Amino acid sequence: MTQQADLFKKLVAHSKEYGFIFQSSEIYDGLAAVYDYGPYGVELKNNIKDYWWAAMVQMHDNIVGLDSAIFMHPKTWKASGHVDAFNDPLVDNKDSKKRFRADVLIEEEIDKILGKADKEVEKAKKKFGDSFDEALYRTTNPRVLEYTQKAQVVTDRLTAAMSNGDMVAMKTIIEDLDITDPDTGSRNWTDVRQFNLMFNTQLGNIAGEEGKLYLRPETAQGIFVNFLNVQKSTRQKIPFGIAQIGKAFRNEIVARQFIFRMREFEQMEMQFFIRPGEEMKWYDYWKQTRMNWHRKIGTPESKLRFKDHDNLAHYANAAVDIQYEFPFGFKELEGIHSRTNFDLTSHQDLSGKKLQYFDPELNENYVPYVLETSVGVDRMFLAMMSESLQEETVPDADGNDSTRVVMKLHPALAPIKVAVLPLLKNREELVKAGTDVFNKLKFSFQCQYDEKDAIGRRYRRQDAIGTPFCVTIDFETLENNTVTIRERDSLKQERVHIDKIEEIVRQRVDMKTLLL
RNA sequence: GCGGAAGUAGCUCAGCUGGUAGAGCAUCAGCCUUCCAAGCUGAGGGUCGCGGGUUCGAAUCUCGUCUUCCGCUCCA
Repeated sequence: MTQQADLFKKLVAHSKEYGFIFQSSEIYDGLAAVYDYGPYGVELKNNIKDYWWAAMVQMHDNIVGLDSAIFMHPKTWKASGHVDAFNDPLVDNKDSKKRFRADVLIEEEIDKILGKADKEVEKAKKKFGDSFDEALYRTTNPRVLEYTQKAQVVTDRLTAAMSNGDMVAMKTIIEDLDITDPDTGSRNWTDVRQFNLMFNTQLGNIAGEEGKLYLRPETAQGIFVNFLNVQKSTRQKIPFGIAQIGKAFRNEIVARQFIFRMREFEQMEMQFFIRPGEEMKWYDYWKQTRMNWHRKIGTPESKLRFKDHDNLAHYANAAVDIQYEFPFGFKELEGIHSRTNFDLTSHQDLSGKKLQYFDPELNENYVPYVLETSVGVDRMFLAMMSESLQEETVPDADGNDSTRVVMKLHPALAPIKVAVLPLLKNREELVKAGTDVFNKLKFSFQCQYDEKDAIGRRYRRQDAIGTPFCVTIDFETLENNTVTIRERDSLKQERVHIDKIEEIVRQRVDMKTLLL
């Protein structure tokens, strides 16, 4: 565990030092759980997105792309259930340090009170035997009435407090009822606080509820509301999918573990529209397809696993996570959810617009079922970083052991594909030849030219950012137009003609190798 | 949000009981150098996270705050 923690620390430090990830607004002490991607980070991130897009959209003739806006009509989030379900009143017990949902605590207390009433009824039932009239007893017995009335009063207060969002009233209820921590019996509560996981902002200058807008907490809804637009404009037939990559925002209570849980994050989502009743077939299909995608990029099988959801979300009838073993344990990388027709039906009901598909084969209209795959881009990025960052012992110039830090990223994901390095910088001919090679290669790949420091140091610098190939220009280049091309992982060098470089590099960095 | 730990140069860290900041690596310039973190010379870079307090004097003591990590908690 310490070794793992150590690895994670190194990863965070490496990310900053080599320009992959910076903390947001660092000069102002940073902004919690918000991060920026540096020059190499953005390249790696773009490559991850390209790989996903190619695998999903380019390789499936029945999946098309979409880029919907972050702002959506507020009713969208009412329909999706986010307005209600993303809103929790929470309270902490200061002694036990445990956190509870205030409304749940109060509801449990109401159940307790009603339980007392039931007990009275049970006692009376035993006493009076067959002649017992339960309904009459419940409406007349003073003690039972006292309990039921008390429960009713509390229920009304709770309902009022919840619908008004009155957190002070919630606290008062907890105090009035002498609610204690279920485990420790402590009554030492903090104030009740409302946690809305959606960020909101204002549209134009309109204040209040009228102009209230949310930053989307997921990209999926942009796909659902455009379902018919896309289907009609591209003449799709079910089954078909809509893919989207975009930012989403959640005001997480605890956002931690570097870029694993951020308040602003990016998702790669695909909603696959299918016939009702076929969801389990597609659920299995996408489980396997998505798992293969992760394996293809070089993530070892031992570090990937499926994890079924114990509690299903309100919209799902089956859900599984693909987890990756991060330095801090197995955590979710991607979710695959059978979302039923919950979202489309809900939007149809609230908007009054039909969101149905006419299936010519069945000769009937229906609201399609939806199978969702959703990858966190940032989590994928973190997984790739954790997987590829390694320390190795290699011989130095004198044959002694030296440590090299190398990022063994899949060549298709590497930020820089080729580095062009003239052996010496004080020989004009070498510099000239190097510049020529660089200027040629830059049309095909993300390249870097470097002439500073000894050649060994430059190799290590490229290793640290995961560059798969280093092309070195030496004196032989000047004679016969050949260069050495050094491979990152094996450290092997091969002498090839200048005209061959592009082909050799392309073979390894092309996405095509991942899509087959 | 609670508890624990930490925050000093780009990175890793030193700075003893208060006396106004240092190392290694990195960066930049020049010289040298014919393949895996070489050498020489020189240079730049720090309001010691931020803000109060104590003190003649605070990186050091104290309070608050922000950020990060770990544990709880939460998690669509």
